[in-house]
Amino acid sequence: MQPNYHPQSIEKQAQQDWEDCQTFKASESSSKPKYYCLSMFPYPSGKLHMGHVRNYTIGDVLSRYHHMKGYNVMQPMGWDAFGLPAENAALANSVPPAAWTYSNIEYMKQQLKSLGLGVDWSREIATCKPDYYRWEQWLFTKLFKKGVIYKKLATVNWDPVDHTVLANEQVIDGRGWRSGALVEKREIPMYFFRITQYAEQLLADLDQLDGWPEQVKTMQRNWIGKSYGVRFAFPYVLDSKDELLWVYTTRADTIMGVTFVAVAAEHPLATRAAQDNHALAAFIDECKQGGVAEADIATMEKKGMDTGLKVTHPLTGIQVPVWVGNYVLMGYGEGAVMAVPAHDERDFGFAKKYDLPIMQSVQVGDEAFSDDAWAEWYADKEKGVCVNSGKYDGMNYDQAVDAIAADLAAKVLGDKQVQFRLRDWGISRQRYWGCPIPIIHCQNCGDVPVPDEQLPVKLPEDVVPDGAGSPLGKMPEFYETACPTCGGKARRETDTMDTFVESSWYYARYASPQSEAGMVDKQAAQKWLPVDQYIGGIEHAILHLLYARFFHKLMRDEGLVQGDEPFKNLLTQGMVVAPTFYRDGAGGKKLWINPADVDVETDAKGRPVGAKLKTDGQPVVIGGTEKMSKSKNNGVDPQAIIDAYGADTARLFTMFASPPDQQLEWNDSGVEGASRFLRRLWNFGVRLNEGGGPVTETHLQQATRFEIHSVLKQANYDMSKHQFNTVASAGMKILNALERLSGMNDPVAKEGLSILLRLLAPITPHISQTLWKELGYGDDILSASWPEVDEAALVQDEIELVIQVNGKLRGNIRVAKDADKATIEQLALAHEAVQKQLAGAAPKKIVVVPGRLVNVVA
RNA sequence: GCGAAAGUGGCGGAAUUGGUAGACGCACUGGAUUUAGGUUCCAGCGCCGCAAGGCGUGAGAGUUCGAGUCUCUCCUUUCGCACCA
Repeated sequence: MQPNYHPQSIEKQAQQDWEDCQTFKASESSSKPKYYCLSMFPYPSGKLHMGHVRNYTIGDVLSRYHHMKGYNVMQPMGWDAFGLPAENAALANSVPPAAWTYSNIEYMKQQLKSLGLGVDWSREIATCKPDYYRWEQWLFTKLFKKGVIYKKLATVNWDPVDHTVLANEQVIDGRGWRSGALVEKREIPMYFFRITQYAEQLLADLDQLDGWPEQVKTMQRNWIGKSYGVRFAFPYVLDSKDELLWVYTTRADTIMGVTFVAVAAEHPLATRAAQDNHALAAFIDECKQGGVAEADIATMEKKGMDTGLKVTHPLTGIQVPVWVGNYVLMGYGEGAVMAVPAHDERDFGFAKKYDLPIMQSVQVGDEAFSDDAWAEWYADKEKGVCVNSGKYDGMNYDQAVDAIAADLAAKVLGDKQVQFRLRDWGISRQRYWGCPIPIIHCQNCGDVPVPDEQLPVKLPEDVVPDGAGSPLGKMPEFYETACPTCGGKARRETDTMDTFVESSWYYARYASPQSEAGMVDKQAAQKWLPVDQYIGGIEHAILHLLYARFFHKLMRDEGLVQGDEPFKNLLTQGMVVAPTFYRDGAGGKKLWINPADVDVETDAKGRPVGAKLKTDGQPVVIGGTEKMSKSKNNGVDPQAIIDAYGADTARLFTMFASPPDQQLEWNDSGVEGASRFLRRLWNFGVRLNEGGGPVTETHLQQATRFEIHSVLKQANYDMSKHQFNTVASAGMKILNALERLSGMNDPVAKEGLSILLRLLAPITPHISQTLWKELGYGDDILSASWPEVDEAALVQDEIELVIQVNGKLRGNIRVAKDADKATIEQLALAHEAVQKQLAGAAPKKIVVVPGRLVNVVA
């Protein structure tokens, strides 16, 4: 046994042993219960970052823990390999995205292996490989034929200089990131998944997901946004024709307070009105400036202009004006909204700005309504009662909505309607590095799906995009083709799919990653699905998780998988953050300095007082603690940590520093602390191996066993709650207790280390396995059983009770473990501190909490 | 703007059910060993105070014998918002 802890050599050896024994190859034939543990697969951006280390360590801890608990574990890994960064790298370095992606995968795979993850690498997949995406194309054609996929116009960010569509991320302050040109909204045809058809199921099935955080389910519910309201129309006459302007509202009870209607800039009514109104046409053009991101639209200044057109209120017959509003979105509902300034804060602000009438139709309590200033209660739906509303006066919300919907229905101008906030999923991207959409456009036959025998539509891999338009659109050798139906000349679709599509079904492909017979092998899918534990960043709480749930239902309806939901349990991990440091550079620009290059100075009490750059000794400014990023230069390279301290230290620190679902603050001296603990653990193993030392007194042995088993009891509970930070801390407590023993021949020392090594095996697998083997506990710690609590060690004759007076701690007493209430009360009253507090008065009340405390109320 | 979370010592965090606030670790202080420095070991360490004692879980109220934990109001920070992944 090596006298000193050398992580590099023991980790290499342990990893080699696991590979030789194929320890992590998931068995299809095992009779043990299966446990499918999945971490969100990485985008191959170049090298591992701390978020990856954290994500995959959590997954590996759970995998190894379940392995020891007797499960047949499957932990796969792969690459979410299509995406925008590869095209950006191509622009910067003139490398084809494919070559860049494949070399990143190779490097990052080796990095993942150095972390010692128990991954079944035989199941590795990369979404950019034709043998993966061909099945995506296959499903696309089936869904297209079924009508689940359809084509319609959608709004995108258009860069008028680069003549290209921009992602929201590429629009900075309303301008294109490369050209600097003002971005415009433009409508183009796109393919859509009819996810709204599954809205009801996606909402209802959330109730099946007991193993998901409540917060994520709430976010999904709100995103789907089921609402009960009324869809109704304002009749009007235009160009001598009778027309209807439809709107939707959840506040039909306020309908008598409507003073105008607002429509989106793209609304046909607005387009028509602008034909003979130059000012309005100019305003509509102005509305089309800027990007499509909802957060930007929702926070920008509300602007509007009168179209000059009037529509008729369907219940009162009053004429109300139609305005164009930049805050009305064409993609939502009808692209038009009724405006009730008296009961909607946004409408109120708009009415004040443009001097439009405000008409109260609902009242709450006995406060006076004033159209000078907004008050929260104007919008109170729960308590409101109709006023100034004719026949609806005195009705509450439910009564008014019923009556109004009935009256509208009688006029065939509207009715109650359930609506969802969720919109259909547009998946067309005018980009190169993605899965080609398998459609052929024929002048005679229309949009024809590519027949199965012609799949996959392969993406050429030797292309270097130039940032102007879609590369595939410039490649006749790609798009020139024949129509599968009529054989005539046709054009292949040059758009690719949203990369969210690949990540929506990869979990199912892992069950049978090499299957050439189908998207998934039904038997394999039946064996492994659903995923028992899914782990990934909270930032995916809505989009990715919703799309994957949707895809599972699509695949279920195709008979490919069983069950309604793909992920049984979900753990959303927090971000990794680090301190930032900077100096002020020219033009007020901050020059960010990496924490690794800075020394922080503290005062005598350990409070930070300043920081200096290591290279020149001059001061730098301490910024806030922020998410690790390139822009703030506060990223810590995990490879440097693994090289310097070993994977076990990196894993231990990551697990110990905070609970998995909260943010993790990187701290170099914390890493030192983790490393120090592992050295102490190794040294203890060496001492135990040598044996000797004076015999430990019996009562200390008993106390140590009590400590070890009570810590273990808590640790087992924490493990079941996925609170790995306190499991790591339990390991430290056990080692502290063991180090107090004097004799190394004690059975307690041997038993204690055996428990400690098994408890730590999921978190620090290399050192645990090596010590387990070296000290003769066994060959393979993973096949050892999980440590169980010996309840006999926890039995105590005497226990300590806390004495409180009026809820404040005043002392302690020791009593027999089965002492009765009267004895305890007597002892408490006799306590010196209690007598002092009572000062001779009789207590009003005595509360005894068995096993815990006595509270004397004076 | 809308939706969802989180605020506890100098720092990361702990405290199943309302029951000893600060476990475990980092930093810091003193000491021992060694000494060029580091490593290692021992002790101390919420704040105010000489002490007795008092005050303390973002702020303010409330319920309770007892509140970090429950209720209400507010403040701050973080995440998501449909073409980043």
